[in-house]
Amino acid sequence: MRRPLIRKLEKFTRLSQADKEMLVRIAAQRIRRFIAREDIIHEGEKPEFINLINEGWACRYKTLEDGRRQIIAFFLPGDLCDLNVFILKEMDHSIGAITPVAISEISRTDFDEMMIGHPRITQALWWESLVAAAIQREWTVNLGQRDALERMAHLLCELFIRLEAAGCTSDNSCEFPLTQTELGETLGMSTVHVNRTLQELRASNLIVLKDRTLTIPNLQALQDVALFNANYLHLDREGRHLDANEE
Amino acid sequence: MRRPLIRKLEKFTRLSQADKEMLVRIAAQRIRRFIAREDIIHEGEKPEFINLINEGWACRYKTLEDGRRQIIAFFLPGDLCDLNVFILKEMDHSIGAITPVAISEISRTDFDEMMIGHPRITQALWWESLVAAAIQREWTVNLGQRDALERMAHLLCELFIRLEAAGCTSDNSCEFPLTQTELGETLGMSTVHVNRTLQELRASNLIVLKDRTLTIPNLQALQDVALFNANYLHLDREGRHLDANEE
DNA sequence: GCAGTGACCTTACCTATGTTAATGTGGAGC
DNA sequence: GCTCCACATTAACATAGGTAAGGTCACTGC
Repeated sequence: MRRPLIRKLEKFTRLSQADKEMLVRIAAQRIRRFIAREDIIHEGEKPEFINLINEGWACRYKTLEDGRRQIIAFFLPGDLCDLNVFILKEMDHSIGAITPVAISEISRTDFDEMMIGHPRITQALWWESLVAAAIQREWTVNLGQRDALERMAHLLCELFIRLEAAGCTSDNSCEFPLTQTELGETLGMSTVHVNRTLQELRASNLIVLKDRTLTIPNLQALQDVALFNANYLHLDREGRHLDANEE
Repeated sequence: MRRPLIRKLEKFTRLSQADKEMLVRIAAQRIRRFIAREDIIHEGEKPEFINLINEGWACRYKTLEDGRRQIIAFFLPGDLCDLNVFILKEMDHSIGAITPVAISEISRTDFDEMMIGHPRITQALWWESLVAAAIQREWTVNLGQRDALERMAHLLCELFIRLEAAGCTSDNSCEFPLTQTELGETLGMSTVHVNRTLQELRASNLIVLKDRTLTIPNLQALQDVALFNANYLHLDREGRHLDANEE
């Protein structure tokens, strides 16, 4: 069984056996499945749980009154949706499945229990949420400063590297379920232009994208056109604060 | 003395006298001042403190290799920069003063002490950071979906309402120190187009902006052109989770 | 076998916004 | 009063990216 959350958190810190068992236990409780396109939680609802994505892709999105939709974030296997959300009275956006999805709902009490008994997990989860915030910031830069080609290239680099951290790539390929419409809603461009942009990346041999599979023959080359700097993903373990033998 | 943080947190929950004293004490320690345009912390540095803005405006920004700059967030009086940052090894962006700024540096130990002894403050600070994340998401929507006019109008609405929450407005006016260049770097548009857009808002009597002072004669009208919905700022206290008499 | 659907792709045309560069304006220093 | 400088403004022109329309292909249901 794949355990993408554990795999990802270990990019930040080493977890003890007890830590891992705790995470496995949490992830095995309260599992819910959604079909592709189904809403996991909708704007206006009261958030009661932290959602952990076990399998599949989901997204955060927001819709303007006139129907324009913006995808705000992607949730990949091992991603958590908003530590502490239950503090808020209601959701200000929706979360929807892109592919079929399996999530674990983490209750407030389970979360608190984990925070108290497992300082290394606590630390790692804060790291996870700081990285999610950094990703959101990078998206702001992406939308504000990069042109269509750079923007697309940047998104592909980010998703590939995140999937790699969760153990969801093989060699230089990964599953890639997003439609061109969804890419457009993510990057703030029309589907026509998404298509043009993908063609351009293909023509430069920077990507192969076919049958829901993405291959990046030369990641460095793609990063170069994207002005991509992975520092915001904070994936290097050196310099972590809790030592591996502390527990 | 203005205490914008306390004022803002009370939008979320009622604080006890002891809570307020704690916050005043924290804000009085380790004060640093910066002149306009000075960097408070720079990308690549190791974050050691949580910064609290006492006076003035600051911003988060990021620069691409080729010099393009994106402002990612504004910090107004009472805003905190990243709870828990010290978990990260290095900053992935910079924070710079816009006006002259006075900040309080909050150390890890002071922060932990506050977390342990003051559950209502803890709760309120998590709320603060969830709101900051929601603002970042809304900026993603702004850059991705809204056109120049809507985008500008949206930013002005947001800043005005946030300043109001911190007690930094009088009637329907506030200080507004941003230059057109900074607005452009925020909204991903050229200064020329910023200028055109501001002219358009002025011509429609939606704003008066002169001598670093912004007046919004009819906030609802400005919100309407911006497709602005304040729900993401989570400013209404009803439905809070800790009761005022719990402590 | 065929209608219906969703994803992808393409072309032609149009517009919001960028670029460049010139000009205006008000305050700070001398 | 002059010079400098940062900022705002305007105009003329260029272009990235949007819109509208339609076509192909694969798959599903009947």
